Amino acid sequence: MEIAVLLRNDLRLHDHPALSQAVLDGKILPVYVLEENLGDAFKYWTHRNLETLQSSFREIGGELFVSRLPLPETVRALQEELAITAVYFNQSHHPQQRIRDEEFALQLVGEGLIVRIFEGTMLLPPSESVKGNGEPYQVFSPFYKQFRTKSIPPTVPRIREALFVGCDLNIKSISTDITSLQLVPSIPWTHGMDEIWTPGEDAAIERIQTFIDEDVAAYKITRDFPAISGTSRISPYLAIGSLSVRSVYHYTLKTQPDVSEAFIRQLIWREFAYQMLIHFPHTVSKPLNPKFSKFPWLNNEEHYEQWCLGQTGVPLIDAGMRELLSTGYMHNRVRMNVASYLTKHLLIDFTKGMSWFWNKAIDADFANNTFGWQWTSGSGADASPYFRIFNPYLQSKKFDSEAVYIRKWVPELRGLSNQDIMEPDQASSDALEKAGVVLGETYPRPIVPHKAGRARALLAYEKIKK
DNA sequence: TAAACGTTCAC
DNA sequence: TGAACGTTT
Repeated sequence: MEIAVLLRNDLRLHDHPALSQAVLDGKILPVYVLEENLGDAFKYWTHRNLETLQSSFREIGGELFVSRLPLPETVRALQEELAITAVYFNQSHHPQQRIRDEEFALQLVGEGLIVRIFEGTMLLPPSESVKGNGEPYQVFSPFYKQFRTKSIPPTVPRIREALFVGCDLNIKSISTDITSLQLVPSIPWTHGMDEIWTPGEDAAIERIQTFIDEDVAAYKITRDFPAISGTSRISPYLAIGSLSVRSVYHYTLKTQPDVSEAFIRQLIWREFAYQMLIHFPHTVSKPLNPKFSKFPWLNNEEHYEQWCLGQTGVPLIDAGMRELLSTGYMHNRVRMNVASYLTKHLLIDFTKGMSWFWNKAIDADFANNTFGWQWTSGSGADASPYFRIFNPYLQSKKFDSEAVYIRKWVPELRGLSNQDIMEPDQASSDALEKAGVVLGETYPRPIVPHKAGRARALLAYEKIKK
């Protein structure tokens, strides 16, 4: 049997259910299919991960086939040119892709092709995580509790050898090379990403093993401090699928069963985000809580731009936004703060934040991004109540008490004391002068003072409360 | 995965 | 005066 294995955000040879079954069933043709509307940073990350995946296939005597066509056209062309008789792939949970895939699969089956769909993204297929009455969970704690009682399917072995369908035939009409997909931005802004992130599954596995072996026990405490590398930093690998979440789960519980629950809990938050997207696909653009459709957003364009570029005049917020822009990543503690600041202090629609992160985050994941923004804005499932408004100055004091994170990303304030650097507009003119800071010139004044911003946000919330 | 604000109580 | 705690937003 000649099997096309369609690859998307699952660029790995380890624990790849579709590939692994295909290798047992016949000759394989691994095919990368570019989907539409990927974010800019994620495109670049995809490019780099495709390169490492290509070398992995070459090491075992094969070749990654890169298609220039959309998924249905790709399969059609492979059918005609290479007499493919089967198509295997890991299911996409992107609402539109999933519907298209299911319809197309039915068509192909109707024509006599063998189509097999696997779960390669989630710990459990989403159908298994529903309440007793069949309804989806919308509160995390009970979801987590029942999830933890389930056994997660074991991983499948890494592909080490396979029979490949010869693809050097007359199929230039379909195939292209990685570079021609044009995933690398023409104006380069990716230098900071290159410095921080190593693509590929070997790097991904090394990262998670180091974290689990050395850091997971302290995670519960250290994860809150953005200047410490206390988090796993595996999100970019999970997003492109160069790391399998089941591998992470099993490795963690096998090697550190007694000290890893806080981390496991985060993997289950991811699972929760996916099942919310699956059951409530409208949340990609509309608030989950319908009350929020009447929310009086201000949507000031200039303020939005200041937020995007890290020029709000609030050091912690600016540090985070600059970290994102430079590295494609932002520490989770700071993500919560910048999201709170955008939606509450600035009263800017959470979908604007969603789209900035979609384009700038190297770990852009459709489910996580959607869920996270719904949650922080107060609209989402099990959301923090709207009145949970972060005080960015208090957050700096609690979680970056030595201002190490702020100094790293807001260098123009480095000369200020730990106290002044967190809130430079409250520093004495003497202190500012000594540090070479001129408010409004070398560093902006805050767009909105904290107290006034908080009061304004609460007032806006009153309007949709009924 | 919050913060503000009021009250109480110990100095 | 200021922790400490409970309640409100």
